[in-house]
Amino acid sequence: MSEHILDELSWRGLIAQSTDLDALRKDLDAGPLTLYAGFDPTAPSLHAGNLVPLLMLTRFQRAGHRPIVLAGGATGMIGDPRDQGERTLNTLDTVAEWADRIRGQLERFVDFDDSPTGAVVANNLDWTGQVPVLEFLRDVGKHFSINTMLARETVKRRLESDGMSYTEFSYLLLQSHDYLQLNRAYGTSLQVGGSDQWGNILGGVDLVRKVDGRSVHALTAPLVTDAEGRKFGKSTGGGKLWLDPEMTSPYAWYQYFVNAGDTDVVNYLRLFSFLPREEIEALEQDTAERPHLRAAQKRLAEVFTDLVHGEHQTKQVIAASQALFGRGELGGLDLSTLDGAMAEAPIGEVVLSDAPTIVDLLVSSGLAESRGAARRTVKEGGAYVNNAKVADEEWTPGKEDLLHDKWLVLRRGKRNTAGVRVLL
RNA sequence: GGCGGGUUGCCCGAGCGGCCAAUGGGAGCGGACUGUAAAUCCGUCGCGAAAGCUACAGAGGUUCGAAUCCUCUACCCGCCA
Repeated sequence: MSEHILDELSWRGLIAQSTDLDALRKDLDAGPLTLYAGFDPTAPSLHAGNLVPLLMLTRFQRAGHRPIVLAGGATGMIGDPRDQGERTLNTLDTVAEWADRIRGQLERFVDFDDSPTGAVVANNLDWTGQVPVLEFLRDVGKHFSINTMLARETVKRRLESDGMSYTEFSYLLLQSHDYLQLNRAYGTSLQVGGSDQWGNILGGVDLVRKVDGRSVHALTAPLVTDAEGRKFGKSTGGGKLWLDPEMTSPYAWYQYFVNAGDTDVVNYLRLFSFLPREEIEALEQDTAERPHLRAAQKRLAEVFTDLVHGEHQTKQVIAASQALFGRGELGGLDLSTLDGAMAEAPIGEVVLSDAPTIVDLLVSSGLAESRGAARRTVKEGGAYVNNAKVADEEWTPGKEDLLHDKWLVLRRGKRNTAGVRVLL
């Protein structure tokens, strides 16, 4: 008999808050339990942070339970209150489109089959969209105490700063109502989510008990932060790490995790991978004893890229990373390896007879946002062509600089590389 | 509906007629150290080679000159109804 799912979640550090864990354990042991997590379409794609609760569903499914992935087509139209202030509403079309795209992403992380543990996909717009407002206010609203709602942390902070609309204030009711509906339709008796969802989840637990007299569970995972307590995904050059390969390339995804800090990498392995405890502990030891090898970072980047982008893509980006960051002379790379690496990296294109300068190259490859920024990079000593530093802003590549007569490998700083395809 | 306050660069936030492309902090970026790590230190941080251009919610206006004053519009907030 393998380890109990709750014990696994516990050593992975995936349990932040919960209702009665012993009661939950009993229910889990009694047979397949149905659980859900919801994902609001606040962007056209899920991001890395969303994967913690999503993978939690996967973990439960592997442990013999039935996951429901919920796309928040309805809740996404309202907006969960956040500290930064009132959200701007997106149009119905936008929300619908995003919900659709997110649903597609959600489906990839759970298995669908006819067994009792086969996953279910739902969209809360399906039951919320039709509810008459009077019915909602009487049947759902009546069970919520304004006093309690006002006491919630986010609400309190918002009331102290820029206030909150009734729309966002109502969010709790919608999410709670989801839990009630999913409990009735599927017997769902556990909702998981990030710890920022704790209040919303408890709202559902209370509602199910008040309305139907049933006792259901809640479980949250900690929000992912780095060792500094900063929100996860901040150090990506600004943006979030999106699952959509058009928004964050698999190469960039891999590079982000291969660069994870020593103090974060083991934690990320626990949260984002399915690696067994022994392997993670071995990697933890490696990090402590031989940090410069960065074995844990490499493993993390590999398995996490595999999980999100698939085995094929992962092989490509690993090969590309090795080629571009390897010790060896770039000139020693054979053409197909180089072509493969260039296919993964950001890429630019110039014509040799135009006599492009290093500044042109940096801009064309996207390594620099503007000519001014490119010039600055050169001035600061951060520009490299084929691993050789270029300090002269007027430097122009010659035919002899081309690798296999068509490529230049550009680098800005230590870890940003790109390719430039040179047309003669 | 009435009265008052607000909207500044990626974020926070100063500026309240010229010296403002706009103080400060954070983030970001480059360098040193190292391990494609962290911390630290140094530098940098609208676009442009420059002239100059674009920017302080949007549109007009006053002025030699506006982020700063006026008018209207949009959005946000507070109090009153």
